[in-house]
Amino acid sequence: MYLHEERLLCGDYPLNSQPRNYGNCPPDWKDAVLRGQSWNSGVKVGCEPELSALQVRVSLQGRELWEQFGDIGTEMLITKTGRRMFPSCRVTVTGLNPQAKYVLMMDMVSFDDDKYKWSRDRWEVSGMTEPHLPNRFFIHPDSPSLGERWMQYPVSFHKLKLTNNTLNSNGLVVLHSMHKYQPRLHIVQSPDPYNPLSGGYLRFTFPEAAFIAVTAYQNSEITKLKIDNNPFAKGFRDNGLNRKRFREKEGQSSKKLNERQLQMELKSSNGIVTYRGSRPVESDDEADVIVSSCSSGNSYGAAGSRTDDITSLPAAPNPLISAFMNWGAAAAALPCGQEGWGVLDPMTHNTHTYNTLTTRDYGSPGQHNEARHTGLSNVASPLFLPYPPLGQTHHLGSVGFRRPQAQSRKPVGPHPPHHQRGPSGPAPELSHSHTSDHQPQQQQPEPHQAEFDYPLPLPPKVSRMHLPESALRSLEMSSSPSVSGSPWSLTDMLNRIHSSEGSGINSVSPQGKLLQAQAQYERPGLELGVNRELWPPQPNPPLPDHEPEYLPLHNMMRYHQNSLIGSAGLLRDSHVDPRVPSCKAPMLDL
DNA sequence: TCTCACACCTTTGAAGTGG
DNA sequence: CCACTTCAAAGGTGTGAGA
Repeated sequence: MYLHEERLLCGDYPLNSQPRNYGNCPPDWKDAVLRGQSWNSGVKVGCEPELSALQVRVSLQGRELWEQFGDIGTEMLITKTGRRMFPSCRVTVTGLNPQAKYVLMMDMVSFDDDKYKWSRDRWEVSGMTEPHLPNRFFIHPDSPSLGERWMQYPVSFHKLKLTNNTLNSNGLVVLHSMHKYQPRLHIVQSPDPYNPLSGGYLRFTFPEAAFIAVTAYQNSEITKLKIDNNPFAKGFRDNGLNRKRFREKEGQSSKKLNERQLQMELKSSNGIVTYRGSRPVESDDEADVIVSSCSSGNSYGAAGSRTDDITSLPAAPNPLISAFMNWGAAAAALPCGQEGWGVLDPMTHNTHTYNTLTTRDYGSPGQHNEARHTGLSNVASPLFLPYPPLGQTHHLGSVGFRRPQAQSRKPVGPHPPHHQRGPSGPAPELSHSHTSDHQPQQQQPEPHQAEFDYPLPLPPKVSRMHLPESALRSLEMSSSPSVSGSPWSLTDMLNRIHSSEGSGINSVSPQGKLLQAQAQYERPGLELGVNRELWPPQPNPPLPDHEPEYLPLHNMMRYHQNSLIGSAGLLRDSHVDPRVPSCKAPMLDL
């Protein structure tokens, strides 16, 4: 799903440079595309699940920020207790049945079969991947909700946490360090006993959001980018000059410097020394002033005194400063100031906007032709352009990640201007499940973006008591599945969710009560044979679904179970997950 | 490569206040 | 009762030392 592919298919359709759309089409769209025909969802007949007939599209929000990270090589910190992603995944969804209930969840899938290592200034392949971990889903706390609700606001997965602790049971997504992953969104229609067409299943992967999981940041540019954009890391901006630790160090060194300077001055000026009162200046304040001027020369750069001419300065003890210095002339040539960033944080801005290709020009449900084209191209483009499989890009030994839609993007150099961004302009995330975790900050609108954006109302705040306690308990059940034990399948979750719907569940408690489950249907090409053709099976196959896949729920379950048979050899019933009646509950993060 | 304690920061919600 | 402000706790950050 790259832009050039879209162009091939779309002709001259103007493309929104903002979030990409991940259109979904019924299973027959690929045939139509291969025949060079226009796909027409209106001709669908038969008893296929409802979801298959919908032109569901998903757009990743904050694409510019993702691109900035992707250009450098996104890294996501994983910790034992779990670490949020930044940027987090936020998507807009269109094309759902407003009155049907859906569960949205996200997991991480391997980007390729390699393990990486950071070598000096680039990522290099370092052997084969470790055994794949069973998938863990992060179910959006608002699940299940009506399609209407999912489409009303961007859906944020900012609460998703990554961990390397395989024993965790707190609703975290487990990843291997030094492995590359990409987020994958699942849209599951809640089974409705009165609607035989319900229960479809779609999934969308976001290759541009691929990242390498790390336990400590390797690339200082990534660190810088995160600091500049993540409001929680605000304390590290200005090269950390406003941090106490730094100030203390600076204070000590400044005193020494001050003393030395005083001695120098005493020597050179025959005893003419600046005195405050009756003694030489030694107060911290005054020392700071002195050090600021000195530190500029020493590349410490006190706040407000940073100079662009840093290339000739000695190495700074702070790695960030070092990184800063290493930019050299390229960095110095970049525009300064917030205006120079170009931007406003897309994350922030998109929070209130609905800048999807779909809604503006191509995808509204009533605009079938254009929507069809766009959707078709979005989905089908990978079929035509033999871009290297996802896992191949790194074989070139490149540092960065492949850049989808590279043609459409304004060039972002290796040292994008955001490095010089000021302290303002973080990238808050929007939580629509309840009060925003990262409250959007008021920023001036981004001119070029405004052209594409449609304003969306701010999502309502959801009370903590939105989910009745009784409903929670019904979900919770007695025992929780252990990681080592039988994992929870999607079936389990859906059964549980479905059964709980009768209890009036509209959303899971915002207190981080997360349904969590594990599934192991990682085999590619379940429904889409074309995928198999394009990506032959691999030892540990990367996810083939760069485009959305439609999976009737029962098929998915069967597939899921089949995939388990090989390893566990326990599953026989193709319709009933034998683990369901075990009364194990999905993991709840209480 | 990984873990942990730390300082710094934002977010969140309760409590207080005034109209 | 509502809107607004204040305050403290919770929790998200990267850092840096040490294993």
